[in-house]
Amino acid sequence: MDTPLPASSAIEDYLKAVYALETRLEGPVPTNALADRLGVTPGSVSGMLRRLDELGLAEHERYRGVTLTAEGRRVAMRTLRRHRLLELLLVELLDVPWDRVHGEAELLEHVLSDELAERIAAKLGDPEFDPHGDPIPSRELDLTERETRSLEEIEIGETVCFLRVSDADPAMLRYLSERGIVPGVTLTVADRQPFGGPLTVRHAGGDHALGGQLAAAMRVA
Amino acid sequence: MDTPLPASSAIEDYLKAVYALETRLEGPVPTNALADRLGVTPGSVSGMLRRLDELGLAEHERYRGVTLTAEGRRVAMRTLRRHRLLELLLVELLDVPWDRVHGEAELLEHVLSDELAERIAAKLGDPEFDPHGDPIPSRELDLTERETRSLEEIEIGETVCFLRVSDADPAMLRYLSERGIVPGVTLTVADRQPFGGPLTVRHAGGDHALGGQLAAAMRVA
DNA sequence: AGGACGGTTTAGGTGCGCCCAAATCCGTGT
DNA sequence: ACACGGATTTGGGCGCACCTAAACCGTCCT
Repeated sequence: MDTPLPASSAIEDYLKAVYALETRLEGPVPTNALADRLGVTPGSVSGMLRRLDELGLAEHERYRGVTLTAEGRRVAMRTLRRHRLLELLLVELLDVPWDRVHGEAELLEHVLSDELAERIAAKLGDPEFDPHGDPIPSRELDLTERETRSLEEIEIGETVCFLRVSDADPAMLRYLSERGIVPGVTLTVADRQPFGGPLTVRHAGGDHALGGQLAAAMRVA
Repeated sequence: MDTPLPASSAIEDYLKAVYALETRLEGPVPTNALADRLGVTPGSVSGMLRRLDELGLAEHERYRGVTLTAEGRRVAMRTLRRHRLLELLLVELLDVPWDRVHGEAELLEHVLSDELAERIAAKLGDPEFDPHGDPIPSRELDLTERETRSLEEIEIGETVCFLRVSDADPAMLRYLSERGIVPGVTLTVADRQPFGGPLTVRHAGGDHALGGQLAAAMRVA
């Protein structure tokens, strides 16, 4: 059993969501969290979780939450790999702006053959990170997360490397890219206001004020 | 009304099929021809035709056949444009072999945003033909077919330009590409057997025997 | 004109993925 | 210990796209 993993788009989306919440939440993922993330009603989630359980992709304990099985995690990883490879492809080869690739990849990831995915990976030189700095699972579907800190918690005067930011909010991404702040650049924290206030970073000679939410979403090292 | 054309994958597939059969058959397309081409039962086609009629994408006269409306043709053209742009993209930028791009594009074409499609077109230099020599509808969704003859009907001694071949049969495409016979090359008919027998063409110094079905599928000028 | 036959449509059913509303569970606070 | 309230599940429906089987239409042939 190494290749019986074709799944519907909906199933792939659920597995991706469970995976994402599992890593953020530690422990079984509650139904409502999934419903929120996927933009469907809790009732719909309940029904799908039953199916995922029957398919052996997740273990769902009633009223407790859901956990991925090894097989479910593989499907999630495969989808994540496709997603991130596509994002990089769109940015590198097709000049799609940074902030638009996520939605596009979200659709394409479900209709990509294994063969094409690997061809894309080869063309891109077997990349390890997507344009937002998110790690791309290996061909063997292993994923290693990097240690990062939130930009929020960096002290004044510290100089750090901007590693990663969520791909979910196009407005944030546009704001950052307009200022040349993309994963890989070096930032120095020049000033910092408490209580979600703005944080000032110096980069390539210019100063930029970053709102609390933005700073919280940015991961650095 | 210039942009209200989001349609399901199934609808797009039906419209593409109706368009293809309309040009080959002249006149309303019979239900069974569609069922054959789409690999579904006539009953399913009947149901879908009713929907296409209601949506204003096709006109279906009971027991007579179906014809595309202007709007239906536009959707078909849009899908065809995406399909052929994708085929070219896969061959040119991702080194996917000629004979595999069709199936891949068949899936991707339904989940491509307008924006991405146009970005691909731009990257490829607004191409006019796909890798099989099929014309790509313009951005305005106009399509101009070239005059072609079947290779079958070429006399011995004539020299012609290979223009186009159906993308539907991977085995045929592999056979041709292995011999360097791709759209654009010049062929000289060296010999010709009647009754679907082989046809010998000379190309770049070598002779190749092409079976009757193959010769019939190849379009030249 | 009368049938027979092929092409077509209708009728009834399935699975997926979603919705809403009602019932149920469970932790918490009193 | 119990009831309250939020989280969760169940039940009943809907639309899409497909299926099979049976009824239907129309044409061509006798």
